[in-house]
Amino acid sequence: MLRVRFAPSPTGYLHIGSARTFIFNWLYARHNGGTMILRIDDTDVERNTQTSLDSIFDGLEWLGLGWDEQYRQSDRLELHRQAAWRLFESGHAYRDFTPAGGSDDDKSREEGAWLFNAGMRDLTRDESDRRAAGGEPFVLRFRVPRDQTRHVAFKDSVYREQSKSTADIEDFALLRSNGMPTYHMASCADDIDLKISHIIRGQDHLTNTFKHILIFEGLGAEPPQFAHLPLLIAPDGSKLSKRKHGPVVSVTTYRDAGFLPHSYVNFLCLLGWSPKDDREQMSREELTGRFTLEGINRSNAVVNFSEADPIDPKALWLNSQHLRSAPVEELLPAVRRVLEAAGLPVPASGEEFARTVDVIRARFHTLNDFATRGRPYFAGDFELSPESLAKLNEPGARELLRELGKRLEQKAEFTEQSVEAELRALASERGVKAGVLINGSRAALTGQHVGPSAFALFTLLGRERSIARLQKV
RNA sequence: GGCGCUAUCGUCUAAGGGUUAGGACGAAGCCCUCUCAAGGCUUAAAUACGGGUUCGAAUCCCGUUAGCGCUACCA
Repeated sequence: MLRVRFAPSPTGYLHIGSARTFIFNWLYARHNGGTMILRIDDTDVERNTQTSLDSIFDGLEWLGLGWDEQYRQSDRLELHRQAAWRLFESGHAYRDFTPAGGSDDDKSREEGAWLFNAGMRDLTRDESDRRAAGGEPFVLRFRVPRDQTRHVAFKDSVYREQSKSTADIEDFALLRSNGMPTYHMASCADDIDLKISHIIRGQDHLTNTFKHILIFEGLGAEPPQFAHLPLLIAPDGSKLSKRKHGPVVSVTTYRDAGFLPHSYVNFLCLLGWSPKDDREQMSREELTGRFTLEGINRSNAVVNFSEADPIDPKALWLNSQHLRSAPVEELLPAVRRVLEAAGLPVPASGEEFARTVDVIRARFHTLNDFATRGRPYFAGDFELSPESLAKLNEPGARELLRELGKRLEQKAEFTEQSVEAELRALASERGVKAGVLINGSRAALTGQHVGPSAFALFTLLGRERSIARLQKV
């Protein structure tokens, strides 16, 4: 049974890199009919916050992919501690009584002194027990083999064969002096207990994996298959951080910018993974069907944002593609929410609403555009752009538009064809170019000089509103 | 410093010994057109550097450089 997990720690918002890791795990599970597990790695009590946990769930829920099982490490501390002490009993770990925050001067880096604190590793079991019984604080460390150097090796599904000498692996901590398990300990103990078969995570864990292999072996467990993902980085090559790069690193930014969840998922998938053909816009089913670990590449991917524009242009393009190709009905609830949030009235008729959305979405890039550029389609109060004002200020334009309004009032029919016929008739009758009336109409009806076909505008707004807006110029 | 990883247009990527090094975003231009989008066509734009191996290297090997990661009682 294939089982994967996404294990965020609640020390910040949901980072877009984490979101991508979640997505790749999800895709791998779904592609192979496996189980997706969400595990909250909250063993660092100092840094965990409820706010962070909430925002992670917010982000994951927005992505809309879901998961099958959910765990929280803080509920499983006993399991981690037991695993740690099993390592101690079997000689794979020892107590280190060195006071916290020890020396980190350059001298300690020489001659392998950084590998472990001298003396502590060789304490006899009796003395170790005696000092512990005396209440002396200690951290439990993994006893990395030193007698003879050997190579810890594994085959990463993305980075291929990996190997590292034990001479380059320090005696890492398993249990803190406050008794809390460290990330390495808790993570491995849980991966074993939860029967995780594949660990798909960021490349920043690639070198940690050697330590994890040691833990798995020490516990007599078969290590899972590993697949490390290239990292998402900033245009200057540095890693994405909230402090340095601001909101671009948080998935909620894209939600608030009016992205469709799926299009953002699609975008993230294209960073560090390729279906190997030229497909870019893909549905969830297509993504699931095509996703393989072989398609993941090894170099970090730049999220192409700038100070002027925090959104990657390709993400925006992809969003516009999904926006205009999705079935309209699927868009309606999201558009409704955006309009309501902006305090705009939402048309009662679902059909009329759907038609309006369908026509105007072709020019929009985000959901938020419906409330901004789309305002004239839903509300009567809207600004006239300078360009549209210029169209109205063409000689005779206002009078012609009012006349058009008058004539349309008399017309029995009110369709794109009938409006166009009337407009063109008026234009030739007065010897003006039809464009004056066409562009003037668009300006009068929407306050904009750009947008859908002017004739479509009339039917979208309806007879009443159209004529009223023509008369008002 | 030590160890590990990576290097194709500005960005995301394809090609994994033989291609005019392909596609997409973005940029520029043209077509279409009632405007703006969309769409179609076109253009500019890349194998980090130096050595090998080979008839032939973006592709394999070595070195250099650069970037990233780990080197915490963070994850």
